[in-house]
Amino acid sequence: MGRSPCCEKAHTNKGAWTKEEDDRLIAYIRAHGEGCWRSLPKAAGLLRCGKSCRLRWINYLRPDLKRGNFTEEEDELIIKLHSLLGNKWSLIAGRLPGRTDNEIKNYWNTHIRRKLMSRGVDPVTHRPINEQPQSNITISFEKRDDEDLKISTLGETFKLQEPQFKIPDLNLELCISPPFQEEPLIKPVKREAGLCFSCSLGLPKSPDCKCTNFIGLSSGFLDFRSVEMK
DNA sequence: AACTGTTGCAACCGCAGACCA
DNA sequence: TTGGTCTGCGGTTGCAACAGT
Repeated sequence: MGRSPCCEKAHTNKGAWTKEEDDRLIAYIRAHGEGCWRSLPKAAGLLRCGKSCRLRWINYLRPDLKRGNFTEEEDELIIKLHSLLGNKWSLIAGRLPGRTDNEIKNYWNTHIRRKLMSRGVDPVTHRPINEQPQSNITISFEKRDDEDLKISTLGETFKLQEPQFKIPDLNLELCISPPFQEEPLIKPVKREAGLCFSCSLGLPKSPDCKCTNFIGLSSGFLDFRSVEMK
């Protein structure tokens, strides 16, 4: 059966965008807003496919984009988020205001990969390069009525005593919370329960941090409850 | 100055999931 | 329920700019 092409390829431009095309796209979106990418090129008088217009807008023309070099804080945040989320660039971008998934993906492949390699860290697994390869990692949970919850992984068993640690349900259906917040990324976010954003990523504690039940990255555990994903 | 190799990034491609009739 | 369409995502490619010889 096959899918119909997203546009009439014979009559569309490809390759780098010209200033005039950019101006047309910006003017159209300012007047009509984003969306309906398929019909946008024709309506805007552009000989481009809708996907191309969307990409150009999202990755380059959007007014809220932060151009320029990544900061050291952004670097570390990307590394942390990548260790949690893998190549989910759009989710990672959601945590970095003004950055796009494409930009972060490129930055990862050109800079951060090399940076991690030079530190002796495998950019895929985030584990030391010379470490014995782990064919798979099993995390097992054990809870009996009269005992504390035990979590076993990598040959070690950790005992979690109630009521300090309660994991009523192991919900692996991850979800991401609203991506962008105006507060600085490192500033702890006060929550009624759970962890501040810094602790959830294993970043250094700030003086305001009140978190006490952090099972941090250093101990080998990730608290997925605090990195809400969709 | 000319050539070659490398790097960085914008843009493209194909796929999967959401949505709708 | 099914099939068509649209949108968004992640991997990959192409090319200009730069560095090295």
